[in-house]
Amino acid sequence: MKKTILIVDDEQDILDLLSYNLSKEGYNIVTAYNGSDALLKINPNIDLILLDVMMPKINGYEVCESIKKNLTYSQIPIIFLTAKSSTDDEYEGLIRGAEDYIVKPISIKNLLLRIKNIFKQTIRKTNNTLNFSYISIDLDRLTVHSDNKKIKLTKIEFKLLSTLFKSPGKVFRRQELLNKVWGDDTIVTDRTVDVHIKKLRNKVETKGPIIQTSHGVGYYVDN
Amino acid sequence: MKKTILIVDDEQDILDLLSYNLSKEGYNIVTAYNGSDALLKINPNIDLILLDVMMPKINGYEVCESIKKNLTYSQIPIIFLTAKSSTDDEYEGLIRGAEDYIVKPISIKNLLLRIKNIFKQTIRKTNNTLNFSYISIDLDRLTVHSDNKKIKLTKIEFKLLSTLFKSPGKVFRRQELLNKVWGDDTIVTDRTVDVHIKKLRNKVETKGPIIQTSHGVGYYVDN
DNA sequence: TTAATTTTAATAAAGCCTAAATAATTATTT
DNA sequence: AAATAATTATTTAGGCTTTATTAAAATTAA
Repeated sequence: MKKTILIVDDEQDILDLLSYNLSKEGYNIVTAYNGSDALLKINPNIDLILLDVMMPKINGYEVCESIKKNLTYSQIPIIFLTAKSSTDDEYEGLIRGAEDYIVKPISIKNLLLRIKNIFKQTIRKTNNTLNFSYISIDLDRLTVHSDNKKIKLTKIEFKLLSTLFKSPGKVFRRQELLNKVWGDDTIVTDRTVDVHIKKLRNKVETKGPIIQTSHGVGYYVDN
Repeated sequence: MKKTILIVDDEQDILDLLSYNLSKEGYNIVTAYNGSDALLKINPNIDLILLDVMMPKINGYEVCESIKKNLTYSQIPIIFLTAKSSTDDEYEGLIRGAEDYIVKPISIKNLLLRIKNIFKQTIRKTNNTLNFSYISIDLDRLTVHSDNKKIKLTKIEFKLLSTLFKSPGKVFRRQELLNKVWGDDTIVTDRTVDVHIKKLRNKVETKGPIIQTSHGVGYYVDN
C-alpha cells in the first residue's frame, strides 16, 4: 500500500523539492501551504506529516498540538522541519509528541531514511488493535478483521496470529511459538505449528500472503 | 548506565566548558585535543562523540570518515561542532553519517537536549545489527538489507555472511568457515563454501563488491 | 452426545545443499 | 613470455530436508 505524506511549508520551493523527491520514492503527496491549510487537508489516509515549524499565523507547534488533541489523528507521526536551532523550539516540538525533527537545510537522503524508519514501526497500536496490511486484530474483543470482514479464529489461532503481529519482521522458531502460544510446558510436535499456520493462512489471507515462511527457521509477518 | 562521551576539540577552553557541563549532567567524559588523539581514544565504551570540525592536520570530517569505516565504531553517533554555518559543510557532515551538528557559539542547554535526543533514538537503532557499506544485517530478525532493499537469505547464507561481518578484515579459511557456519562435525567439501559465497555475492552485492577473495587462503570482507 | 477444536500421522510439494564437472583466473615454473 | 599448475568461479542436477496439505484420530467444549 502506498503511503501518503502531508507536507506543510509556507515556502513553495521546499514544497516542490520535497514533493518531487518523495513522490519519486513512491509516496503519495498532499501539500499544505500554512497551518490552517494543513488542518483542513488532514484526512484518515495521511500516514505521516512533515511539518514546518516557522509559519505565519498558526505555527507548526500549534498545528501539532491540535492534531495530537484529535482522537482520529493523534496517532499520525510528525516530523518537524526547522531552520532554527534554538533550544527551546526543538525541545518544545519533541515533547509535544513529534516523532522526529530535521534541521534545515534538509538532506534528502537523511529525510528518506527517517521516513522509512518511522514507517517500519508503523504497525500502529491505536487503542488495542494491531494493524498490518489489510488485517487488523482487536486484542480486546479477540476478533480479527481481514479486508473489513470479520473472521472467526479459534483460541490458538488468535494467539498465534497476534504473537506474530506483535513483533512484525521477527522470525519465530516453531519452538518459540509453542512456548509463547501454547505455554512453556506443552509437549506438542513442531509439525502442529505448521498445521495451525496453514489454517490461519486459509482463514486470514483473503487478499494475498501475510504470514511468511523462513525456511529452516520459522514463521513471520513481513514488514 | 552512565553514558560516555568523547569530546574532541583543539581549544582547551571549549574542552573545559563542555567537560564541566556534561559531567555535571551525569555523563562520563573523555577528551581529545586533535584528530589523531581522538582516533586513539575511541574505545567500545564511547557512546557519543562531540567532534570539532576545524582542527589542524586531520579535521573533523576526516575523523568522522575513519570512524564510519570501522565496523566496531561505525555506529557511534557523532555531533559536529562547527563555527561555519555554510550549507555545504553542514550537508557534508550529515551525509557522512553524523547524527547532528551544532553551530558555535554553543548553547549548552541546546547541546544537552540534542544529546538526550540522540540517546533516546540510539537504543532501538543499535539493537543487534551489523552494518557495513550499504549492507546491514539484523541478527534478531534474520534479515539483510542491501541498499535499503530487503533480501532473503537461506540459513547457511545468513550465517556465512554474518560470520564474515563479525570480524571484518579477517580472512577466513574455508575449513574455518565450515566449522563456524556448518558446525564442527560436518563433512562437506571445501568447494561447497565457494558455491555459497557465489550465491551470497549474487544476492547481496547489489552496489559493488563486498566479499573479497584471498587467493590461496579464503574469504573476507574488507574494512 | 454432538460439535468443534486440536493433534498426529502420512504423503506431496517445495526449497535447499552438495558434489561434480567445466570455465576462468591467478600463481609458478621454465 | 609462454606453458603449466593451482586455485577459484560458475553451472547443473540429484538427493536430502523442510514445509504444505490432507485426513483421521484424539481431545475438549457446548
